[in-house]
Amino acid sequence: MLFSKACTYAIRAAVLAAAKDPDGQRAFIPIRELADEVNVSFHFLTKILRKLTEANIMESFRGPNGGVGLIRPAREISVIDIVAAIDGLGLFEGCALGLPQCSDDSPCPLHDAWRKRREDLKNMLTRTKLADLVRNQTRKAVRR
Amino acid sequence: MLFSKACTYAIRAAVLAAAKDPDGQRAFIPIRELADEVNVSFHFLTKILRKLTEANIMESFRGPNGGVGLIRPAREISVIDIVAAIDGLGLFEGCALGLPQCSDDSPCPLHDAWRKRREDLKNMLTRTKLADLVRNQTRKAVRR
DNA sequence: CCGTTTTCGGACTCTTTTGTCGGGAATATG
DNA sequence: CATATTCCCGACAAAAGAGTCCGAAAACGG
Repeated sequence: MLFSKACTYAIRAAVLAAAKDPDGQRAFIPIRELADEVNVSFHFLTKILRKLTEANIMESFRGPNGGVGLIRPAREISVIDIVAAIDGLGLFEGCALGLPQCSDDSPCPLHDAWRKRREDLKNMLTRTKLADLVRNQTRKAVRR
Repeated sequence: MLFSKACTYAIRAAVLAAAKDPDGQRAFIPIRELADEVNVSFHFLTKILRKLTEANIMESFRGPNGGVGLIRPAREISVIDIVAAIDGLGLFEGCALGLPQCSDDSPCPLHDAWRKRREDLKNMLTRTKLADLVRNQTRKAVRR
């Protein structure tokens, strides 16, 4: 898989949060509600989303009417931000064959072909904002 | 990581085997020798390469002067063949967000952008033959 | 036939990822 | 202040990935 499961849950939950707070008016959405729609256990999603709050992507509030919400407007949050917070950026940095000393100077056999594509992939994920994902999502397709 | 560690070891070992048998004259190379150069334990590489023989990519021979070797010439073996044998092709088939019902009909938010890139990646790995990797490898860069 | 070499095959351990659970802290409402 | 709600946090369990190890089987050379 390209992303870890935790990362895909995080992206789906963030997209849902963005969709549920269209005007950026800071409505806090209970994690339980997001978990139901992402179809992952409440506790597990809680653990994952804590990383997003630690990374200053979301903020949270306890108690009745509490929940989580995006700190910045959805059009300012890139998919890569979430990937970086959950999986890290190792995918876009390393050699495809896992060779430590592979570099532009002494490239491994796949070096150039992979570098081009991983940069393109990273650019795509940087360009793509949560707002874009909200826009072209069908409600159905975000649920499992 | 794009590939599992086992998969990167398999690719590196296969490239080495191709390099050591340039004329396709079916020299059997001891796994121990490959393991030293790939810098992975002999036993672990043995386990991995068995999958390549099961997949009819390599053949093996026991006893003195035994070892493993590519069944077909290196120019006829694609990198994707090895990836398929070790990691499977799940990376190139699934939805980037892990949504089971995501399809061309009801695409998830990342569907089109990812499909384009994963197909390009798959094509690249299909076009790239072991012989290509042998050609532009520096000996140094295949070792760890 | 015997000993050596080398793959085969499975059992086993260690680590990471995935997932579950329960108690505590914060917040709102009455 | 009491209670209900909701996130925080750490302990734990299960599954998968990574890696080790050992005995058995095949092949060769004397």
